This record gives sequence, structure tokens and C-alpha cells, in this order.
Amino acid sequence: MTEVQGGKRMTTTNKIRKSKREDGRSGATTLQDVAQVAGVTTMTVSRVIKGAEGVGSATRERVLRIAEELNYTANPSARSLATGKTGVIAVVSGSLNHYYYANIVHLLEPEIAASGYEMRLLNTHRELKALVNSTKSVSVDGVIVAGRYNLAAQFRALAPQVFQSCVFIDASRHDETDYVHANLAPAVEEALELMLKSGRARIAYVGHFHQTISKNMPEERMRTYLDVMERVERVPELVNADSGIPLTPEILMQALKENGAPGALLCVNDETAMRVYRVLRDLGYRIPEDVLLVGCDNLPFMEFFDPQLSTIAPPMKEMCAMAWDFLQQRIADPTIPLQQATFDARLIVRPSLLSDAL
Amino acid sequence: MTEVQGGKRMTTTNKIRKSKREDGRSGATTLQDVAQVAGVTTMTVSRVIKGAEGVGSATRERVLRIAEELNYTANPSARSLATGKTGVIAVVSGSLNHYYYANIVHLLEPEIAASGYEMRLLNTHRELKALVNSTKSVSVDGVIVAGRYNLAAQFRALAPQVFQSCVFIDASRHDETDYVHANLAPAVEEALELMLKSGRARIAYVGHFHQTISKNMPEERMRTYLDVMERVERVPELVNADSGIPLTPEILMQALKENGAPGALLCVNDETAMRVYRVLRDLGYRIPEDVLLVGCDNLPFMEFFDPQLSTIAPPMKEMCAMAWDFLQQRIADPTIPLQQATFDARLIVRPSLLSDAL
DNA sequence: TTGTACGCGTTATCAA
DNA sequence: TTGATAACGCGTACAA
Repeated sequence: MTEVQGGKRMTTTNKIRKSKREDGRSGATTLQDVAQVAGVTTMTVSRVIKGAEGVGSATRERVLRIAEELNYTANPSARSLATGKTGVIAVVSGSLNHYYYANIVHLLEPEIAASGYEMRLLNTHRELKALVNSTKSVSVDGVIVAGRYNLAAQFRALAPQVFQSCVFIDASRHDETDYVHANLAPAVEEALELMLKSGRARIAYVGHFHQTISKNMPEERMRTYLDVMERVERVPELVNADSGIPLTPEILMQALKENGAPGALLCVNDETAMRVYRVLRDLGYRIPEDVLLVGCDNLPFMEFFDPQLSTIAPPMKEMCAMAWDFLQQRIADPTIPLQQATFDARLIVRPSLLSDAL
Repeated sequence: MTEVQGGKRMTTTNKIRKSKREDGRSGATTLQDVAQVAGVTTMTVSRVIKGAEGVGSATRERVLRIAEELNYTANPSARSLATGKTGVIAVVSGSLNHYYYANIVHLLEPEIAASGYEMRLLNTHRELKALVNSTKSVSVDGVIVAGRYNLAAQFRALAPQVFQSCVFIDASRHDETDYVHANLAPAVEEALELMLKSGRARIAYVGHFHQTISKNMPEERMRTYLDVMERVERVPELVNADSGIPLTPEILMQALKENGAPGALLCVNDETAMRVYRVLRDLGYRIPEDVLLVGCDNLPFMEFFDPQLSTIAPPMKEMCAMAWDFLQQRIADPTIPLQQATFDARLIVRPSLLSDAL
């Protein structure tokens, strides 16, 4: 600013310092600051920081020390702009006030963090659109979609680039995408077998309370239920499983009063099971003596009930780990073949399924 | 690329196009692309995109149309680099497999999104350090800390810059920081009053199961309990409230067997209450006939139990909204005075607290 | 082993 | 109202 010096480097240095002093924008230490103090170029510092080869060990140590002293941290925005990678993974999930989704995020987070990525959380529909927009530019390196069953098509249509590095964690399969799938059928069949063995006259299936996940979603649990009922030549009995209107305690209570409670209830998930439990108790039914009950998702609260409530447990931890593995592979090389994995859920038998008749 | 045209503008355009074609880095549309098609400068497009004043309405419309056609989305990294702002808010919370924290994130997310910010989730300790590092540079505009009671000091020490735009959502107060505080005392007192009125001989307090939140954290609920007990001249009875070792069902069961169950139990939170419920039932105690029970946090599952379990409900929605409001104010002007708010929690009385003696 | 030159996509500043 | 130019902080490619 004051004096103009000869020599290329000093000109550069001078220019830089000038700009840094003029706008007092961010007080953060930059590569330039470290380089200046260390008496080297930004490139040398850059190499040291990211641990690249080809730096003298003396220089390396000195730079590291100075960087430490100056409390240097790389500016992610600048890095992203230069590299085209953001180090951010978007996780699209259902509402976090559902344990199922919160748990997925909870399981995903340490995996993602351990690989040096950060996690951006998106769940509202508003953000979903924003996500599609965001990801069309360079703001996200990859996407994990959990339980938004209808998103595959949207992604494919709106943002092929994103869709490329996108893994689905799901109870249902999306062909032509990377996915990790929970196969609930064996566990559902096992539960139904227990119910059948107990000799209960009526075995019913109970659908979602409140939120209707998605109309288009083929409900695997219900399909398995219907298949089994057909196989054993029983009349299927569906409680609010058409997804038309969400189930409420009133509707359920009404249904149970009209025909009496079935001897066994297979619920689409644990939340439904817990609500069903409540209504059954209100009506004076005993579990499991009068009604066998089982849910799905393995919410930790199920075992606090009296009697402890049975559930079907997809191996979420393994599924999340594999989903992240898939995504990393996909990011590393988008051209690899489709990655698809299926994990069998297992039935957790607790007193709510233990019939005296056994 | 084909023909070279005269005139300054075309020279610029040509240069740009050349660079874009040479490296096939990202296929994303840029300001340049839009500007080129619209026959204006990047600045004009930039102004239009961010809705700035001083653009001819004809130009504006044309640019908007073209941007739409080209599917343009701003590159967040580039924008951040230029502005020094990231549009990202870090949310630091406890594990999301605890409903309490998941719910906070769930409530915060739409607020933050509605204001045009994105949310970055951090909860492991590893990430906490990374956060402090990240935020030292320009990667985060603000931080909301939920329930990590010991973080205030860390932040202040490690990253004063971050600490500047940081709001705490908490059950306890941090002086000299912006915070939103839940005052549980009135609700706890109300619950204890009910218990006292019921004539129960022994009223005990039950601490955390499993996770020990933080040693340094002054446990407000317990303090209120002790105060009340002292006031009414009762001997306080603490079950695993010293936070030494986490409570387990075995320990609890042992304790209840030795002296018999107290007539009323005030639990530090709902998770503990549910576990206590389980142990009580295993031991054959009836609720509320033998034991009155109340938790804290208002987990939705509490009302599914039989009998429905009482709880203490901090107004999380309002608290989260205010926390976000505080943070926005703070970001807008870091020099404003401290913002601190306290919300009274309310007791939700359900059958588990309804004594026959009333 | 280290340095130079320039681009990444956007915005701020000043000039026209 | 619009444009030219220079940052923003870092990485790539190549030169020394």
C-alpha cells in the first residue's frame, strides 16, 4: 500500500496483504497468512495441510507448527469451489419425531463423520425441492434417502446428476437405484405362524395411524399378511389398511367394538402397535390372553410396556453402514454396477406374542 | 469458439466459453452461462437472482426466464466465498436416538429452513471438535446447542468467534450466553404437591438410566425435589441420583426389593419413568394405586402406557422458535445485549398421578 | 522440493 | 440501469 517494491514475489505479497487489510471481512487465518509467516508459498502450505507428498520434512514441520499457532483451518467454501467437491452428504428422511427416522440419522452420522464428510439434514418437502436444486449445483457430494418412498422417481426426473450418487434405505425396493432393503417377509410370516399356532380365530392387520406414508408405496407387510392368509385359507381382516384415511383411536375403538377384537393383531409398525395396545386396554382386553400383538421397527420403548410388546427388527445398524458404504463406492466411481443389498428382519418375540395355547 | 467477434463484450464471452469447454469439470449451469444466453453480464444476472434492486424489469424477466430454462442454481460455495456467509447453521445436540433431542432438531429444522438457512447436524464428540475448527473459518453462520451442558465453556475457549453467534437450548442456564431455558421447578413442585396430598409415606427421586449426561450439570429437577422435601420436612430419598454409576433395571429392582417401593416416584425424565414402570410391574406393584409415577420431557409414548403416564412438558416448540429468533438477531448484529428467555414447563397429569386418596 | 499462474462461480465496488 | 474489474481462499498444472 505504501511503497511499491520490485520483484514479482513481493508484488504479489504486497497485493495480498493490501487486500487483506483493506476489507476487514473475516478474521480467519488463511493459507496466505501461514505461508507469509513460514516464508513459503501458499502451495507449500496447501500441500502440507492436505498431507501431500513432496514436501521437505523440515518445511513440513515448520509449516505445521505455524499453522497450529495461527489456528489455521481450511475454508471449506474455497476448497469446494476449487475442487468441485463439498464433503457434504445430504440425508433425506422422514420427520425426526419418528424414532425410526431419527435412529437412521443417528446411525448414519458417525459413519459419515468418520469418513470425513459432514451431514446435511433435509426432511421437509420445501427443503426437498431445495435439495434437488442444491444438488444440481455442486453443493452436495451424495445423497442418502431414508423412507421417502416416492423420491426415486422425483430425483431421476429432476436431477439426474444427483440421482447418480444416491442410495436408498428402504423397506421397499427401487429398481435401477442403489438401495439397501429390509426384507420383512420372513419375520412377518414367523409372527403369523405363532398366531396361527395359538389357535386364534381371527388374525387382523392394522395399518398406519395418522401419517399416511405414501399411497404409491407397496406395503410389504400387508402383502405378506395377505399371502399367508390366502395360503392357510383364512379370511383376511384389514383394519384401516387401505390408506384412505389415517387411523384414529376412535375409529379403531369403533371397529373393535363392532366385531369384538380379533385374537391376534399384526401392526404395520410399533407406533401403531402401541396405540392399539392403548385402545385394547381401554376396552378391557388382556394381552396376550385375549389378543396377541406385534409391531415392527424395534422401537426401544416396546419392551417397557406391560406385557412387553413384540416387534420385528430390521438390522438398521448394518443397513445404514452398508448404505454409506454403497454411497462411498458410488461417489468414488459413478460407473460401477448397481449396488443392492437385502437384509432379513428378525422377529423379536416378547410376552405379547406368547400365547397360553402354546 | 468458432468465430471471434469484435467488441469488448464478446471478447470476455469468448474467454469464458473457452475455459468452460476446456475443463469438463461440473456440468452445472453458471451465472456465465445464463449471462451469455441473455446477452448481459454476470453482474446483471447476479442481481436478478438475488432479487436486488436496480435492474430493468424487461431485463429481469428475460434473465429469469433463461435462468429457469437453463435450470440455473447458484453455487453455494462460490457465493460463500464471495460473501463470507455460508447460510449454514450448525445444530449441536445429544444423540438423536433420544426423542428429546430428535424432537428439538425436528422443531428447529422448519424454522431454519424457512429463513433460508440450511442445517448441519453435529452430535458426536469427534464432530464437536471439527465444529469448533470449522466454525473458526467461515463455514457456519451460527450455532444452536441443545443439551450439551458443558459446551459453553469449550466454545468460549476454543472459538470466540463462534461463541459470538451461539444460542443454547437448555434445561439449565449459562450466564453470559444467549439461551432459552426451561424452568421445570413449578411443574416439579406441582407434581410433588399431588404426591404429598395423596398421603404417600415415601416420595423418591429417580435419576438417569444408562447415560450420565454430565457431571458438571446442576440437576434442576433434583434440586427442586430436595428443596421441597426440606420445606415439608421429609427425608429425601434418592435412587441413583448421584450420577456415579448409571441406573440399571437390576440396581433399581434391588433397591425396590430392599425397602419396598416408595409410594411416589419423581423421575428425572420419561425414559427413566418408562423403565421404572417396567420394573414396578415386574415386582407386582400397581400404578397409581401403589406407586404414583411422573416423568419429564413429554415423550409421546407416555400416554400409550396403561395407566397413562404423567409427565412434565417444557414448551419445546416455543423454545426452539425463540432460540432461532435469538440466533437470527445475534447474527444480524453481534453487538446486541444478551438474549435470555425462560419458559415454564407444565405438568401433564395423567392416571399415573391420580391417587385414590384425592 | 518449491514456486508461478490461473481458474473455480459469485459478489462488491466503482465507473459508465 | 448496466458493465468492467478485482477479490474471496484454495487447488491444479506445469515450470523451475
